[in-house]
Amino acid sequence: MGRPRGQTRGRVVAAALESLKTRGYAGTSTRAIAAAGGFQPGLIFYYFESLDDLLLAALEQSSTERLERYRLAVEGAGSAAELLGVLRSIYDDDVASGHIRVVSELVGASVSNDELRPRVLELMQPWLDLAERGVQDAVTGTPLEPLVPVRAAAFAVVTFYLGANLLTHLEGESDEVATLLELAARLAPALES
Amino acid sequence: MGRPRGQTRGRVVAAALESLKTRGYAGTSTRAIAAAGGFQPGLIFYYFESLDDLLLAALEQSSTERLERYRLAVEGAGSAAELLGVLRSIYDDDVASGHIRVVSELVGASVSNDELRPRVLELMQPWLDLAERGVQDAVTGTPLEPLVPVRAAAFAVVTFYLGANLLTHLEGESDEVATLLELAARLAPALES
Amino acid sequence: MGRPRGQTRGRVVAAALESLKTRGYAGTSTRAIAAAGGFQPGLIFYYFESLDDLLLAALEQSSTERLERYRLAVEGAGSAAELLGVLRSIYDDDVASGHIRVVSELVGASVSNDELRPRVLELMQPWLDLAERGVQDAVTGTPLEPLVPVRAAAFAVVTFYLGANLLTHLEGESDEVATLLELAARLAPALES
Amino acid sequence: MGRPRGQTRGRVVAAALESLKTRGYAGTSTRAIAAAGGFQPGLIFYYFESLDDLLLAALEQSSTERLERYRLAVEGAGSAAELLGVLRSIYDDDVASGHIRVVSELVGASVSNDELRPRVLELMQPWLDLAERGVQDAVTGTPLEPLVPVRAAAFAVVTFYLGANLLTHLEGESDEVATLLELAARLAPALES
DNA sequence: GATGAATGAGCATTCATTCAT
DNA sequence: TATGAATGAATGCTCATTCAT
Repeated sequence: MGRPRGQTRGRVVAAALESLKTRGYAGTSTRAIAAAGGFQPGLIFYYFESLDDLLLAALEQSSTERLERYRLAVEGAGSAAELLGVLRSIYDDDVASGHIRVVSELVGASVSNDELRPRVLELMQPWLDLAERGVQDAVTGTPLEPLVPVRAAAFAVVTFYLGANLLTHLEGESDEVATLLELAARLAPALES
Repeated sequence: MGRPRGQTRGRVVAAALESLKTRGYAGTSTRAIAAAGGFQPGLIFYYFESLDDLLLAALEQSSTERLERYRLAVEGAGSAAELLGVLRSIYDDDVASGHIRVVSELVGASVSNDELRPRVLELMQPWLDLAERGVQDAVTGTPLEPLVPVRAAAFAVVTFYLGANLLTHLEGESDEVATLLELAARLAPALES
Repeated sequence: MGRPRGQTRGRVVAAALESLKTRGYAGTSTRAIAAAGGFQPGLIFYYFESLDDLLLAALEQSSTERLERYRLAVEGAGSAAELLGVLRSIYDDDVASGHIRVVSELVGASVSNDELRPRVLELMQPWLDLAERGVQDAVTGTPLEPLVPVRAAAFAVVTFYLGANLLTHLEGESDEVATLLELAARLAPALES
Repeated sequence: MGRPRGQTRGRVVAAALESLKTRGYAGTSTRAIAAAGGFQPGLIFYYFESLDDLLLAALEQSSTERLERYRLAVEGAGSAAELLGVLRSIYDDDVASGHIRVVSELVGASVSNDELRPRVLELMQPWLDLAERGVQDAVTGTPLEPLVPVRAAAFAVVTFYLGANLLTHLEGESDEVATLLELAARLAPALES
């Protein structure tokens, strides 16, 4: 009782993330989170209005951290090929850390949850924006520039990313994402000319 | 009540599909299905071992019907551009009929359900095979043939398809899928040369 | 399992009445009712949409039975004095059987419950109607007839009845209601002349 | 925070009254009171041993203020008719100010609460005493004097008052109380002779 | 083949209350 | 004096599933 402000709230979010990673959305009940964090279920409602609110806060935290890393990569990349290479290493990190699972779980759950859906979508918006910038940068000054509809291509990138999350998850271990990113890196120079 | 054999089982599957389309996975309880079909919840367990079993049977039925149409399209297509055109019209049909929603809901749910996941994946396998054949056909005899890893590309196609389902659902109405298929159709001839 | 139709529903209502009588409204939780009736709490929701629905069904049953007895008394009474005498003996019965407590509990609870209030009121309506008839009968043909606003007097009767329920309950044992009914019986002939 | 002694306690009581008036007994949780008063729920337990204690203190305050007004009216009234007229105007005030609701809510709640009941009753005692005095004054020196059992009649008055609170609340807007007080005022002179 | 009664475990949420600070 | 973190028990309700009929 009486811990410093904000610290416990963080513990609750961390426990929610932990539970999402290890038990998935369906297994992440208030009791599961409480057990993961070593507190009472009621504490969740001291800091959040509902379980969904907590889960979205967890997704947002996870998303914000990762977005920053991706943004730096996009901005620092000199060429499309280089960009693709950096993307792949970050993606590997995210799979390893479990962040990918959090996104997958909540995107998956949002499909059939009318309250979750718009709020998950909102958290996906910055990713669409970032993808748009990345596509724009990769295309500007190349012969592809007039051909590519930038927003739609950004949509394709995120779409592929989400789909890959799902399928990777479904297939367990698989190298297809890696293979494809490598293929894209190999094709990139050709397309630019 | 003396109905012909197998007919009632069909009614149960149809009710499950109906419920998946109108209420989503989360809303598809045994009671919801029973209400949709006008029978008692207990009936489900006369024909299926569990609710998941019924839902997978529904997905399989929906999937099998649609797979057939896609297969005919893939086999009948003379060129990549033509193929993409046909794909788009089928995709539109599937969205309209609600079949897409059934896939989305169950793929989404499978993400956080350890029993569902491998069984949904299994039902996705024929789609990967079909996509592989389509990619192979489109690529054979073109300069791309030595460059494209066919299985990985098929993975990309299905990945994109699932991701599009998710995002389309998340965004409500959107034309990005159409825009992208059109773009692909436009780029296809260029890539082939 | 599989008891005859309607019998178990009756058991559930009886358990709710039992609980209202012995534990009051505040103590009548789904678990308390289930314990009283020897079944699982979930059973309540097989027969009723909500706990309130069950409680109102219990009140209605209790109310309907008693209303019939009061109606017969009102219709059979030859004079105001006789009517008051009969009323008192029924009232005593109702106190003894616990029916009074059920009414008191739910009227009391309805005061601060926006969903309960209109539905309890609705169940009180037949009592107002009966009281109106009783007052009308008692007054017709006497010099009081032009003076007494019948509906308002009926309101007074029910009002007094409910108030007496509350106060009797508050005071534990008390003879004031009896005293007052006797007084009224004594005054009645005088007023009529 | 260095406020004058007793002032904060008053704020807590005022917040409890406010909540009882606007949200009723069922809606008056510690959090609701705290929100109404702009303080933390824990503060309640600094000044009161339990929530019930606070609520009873609120009722007592409300009751004491009003009792004084009624007492002056009873003592100043020259005749039964005059008394009834004054009563009605005070009653209207009390309805308008919300004091009536506080009484109704707590009397209603006390019905099913074994700890509340005797304490609410205790707070009703001065009202029975006052009613007794009023009845005595009204009857002394009239032919009714030997007929009326004063204590029982006082009981009837309070009983009617509480019942009217309940029913008025149940019915929403209604003029029956007014109608009845007017009727009583009209009948009073006749009875006295 | 099909019904419908019943179970038992689970759920998110709310509550009065405590207590270190 | 007052805060705000935290508890632990209780609440109404939903669920997939079973099974006698």
